[in-house]
Amino acid sequence: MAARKIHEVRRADTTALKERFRQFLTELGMRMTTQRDLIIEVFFRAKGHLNIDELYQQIRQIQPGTGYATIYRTMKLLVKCGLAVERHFGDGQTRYEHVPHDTHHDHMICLKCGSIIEFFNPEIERLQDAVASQHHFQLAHHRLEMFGYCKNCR
Amino acid sequence: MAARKIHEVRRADTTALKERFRQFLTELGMRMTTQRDLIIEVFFRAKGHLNIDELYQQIRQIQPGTGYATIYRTMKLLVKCGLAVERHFGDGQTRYEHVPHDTHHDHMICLKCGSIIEFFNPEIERLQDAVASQHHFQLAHHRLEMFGYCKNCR
DNA sequence: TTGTGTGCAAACGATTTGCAGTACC
DNA sequence: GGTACTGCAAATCGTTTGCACACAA
Repeated sequence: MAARKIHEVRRADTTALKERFRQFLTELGMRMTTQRDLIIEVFFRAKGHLNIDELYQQIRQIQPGTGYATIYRTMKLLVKCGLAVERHFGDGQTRYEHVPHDTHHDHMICLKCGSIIEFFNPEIERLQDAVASQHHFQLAHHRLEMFGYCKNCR
Repeated sequence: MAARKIHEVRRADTTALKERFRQFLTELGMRMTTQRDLIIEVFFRAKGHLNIDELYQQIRQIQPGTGYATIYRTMKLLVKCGLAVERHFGDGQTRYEHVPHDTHHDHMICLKCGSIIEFFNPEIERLQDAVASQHHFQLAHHRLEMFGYCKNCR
């Protein structure tokens, strides 16, 4: 029951993402294709940071004819569309990560009008983890508050 | 007078950095060389994020015989030594930035013993600036506190 | 039907590496 | 004096691109 629910939520998410991508493509006079559809499917079903080769391997199991170039080209589009982010560790390869839509977020606080802008930056999150582990620190939670002046008050 | 003082501080800094690097090399059974010395000199005198080619151009003006490979190899060593950090923007090139030793820092706080670890992560700082400007937010200051368990308490 | 997308292979460009000579310690 | 370092050029490897054919709109 619970598993089924999760599955449904997942499916819905992927569909919405595809719709958003299709819209993005249309605006640029581009087309949705079976390859792009499949790449989104595989990318968003997978966990963690995938490099092109990992995507390629998984995609070739479903559509053996797919080429590297298509995956490269599609991932660039997903980044441009805002559905994925590039990540560089130190191994010379580009890795891709979902843009998460989690509940956790940090805050920007306007010193003049007091308005609060919520944001979430996966790269900052990752770096916090990295810093913690460098110091052998077991991270429980964190708080990042950025103070300044919002668009209207600056 | 003030300028002179700054100059002295700068010189002292570079010397200290070289000493630190020499020590690092010695520990690994490696040697300081005129090339490495010069690369440090140029790198730490320069501002901002330099790519290999920019370093190469500057270094060739002083020591025309220097090769690309040496610069690549030395910058990797500086990173390993903790004096430089790699930075990837999106242009396919690696850029290098000094590890700053500023006064600003953030905190990790142990929930058990209350000990505080200060840290400074230039990448987090940069990302905060990026997030702020994405939201047209003029950043004044920030506070990053990470809570968890220190090495001894975890 | 009309482009736009794809797969392939070749091209590209940043980085690494093998090697013979050089220079630190 | 022995060994690590350098410069050069070739090799490597991730990524991009040109082109002829395929397919979405």
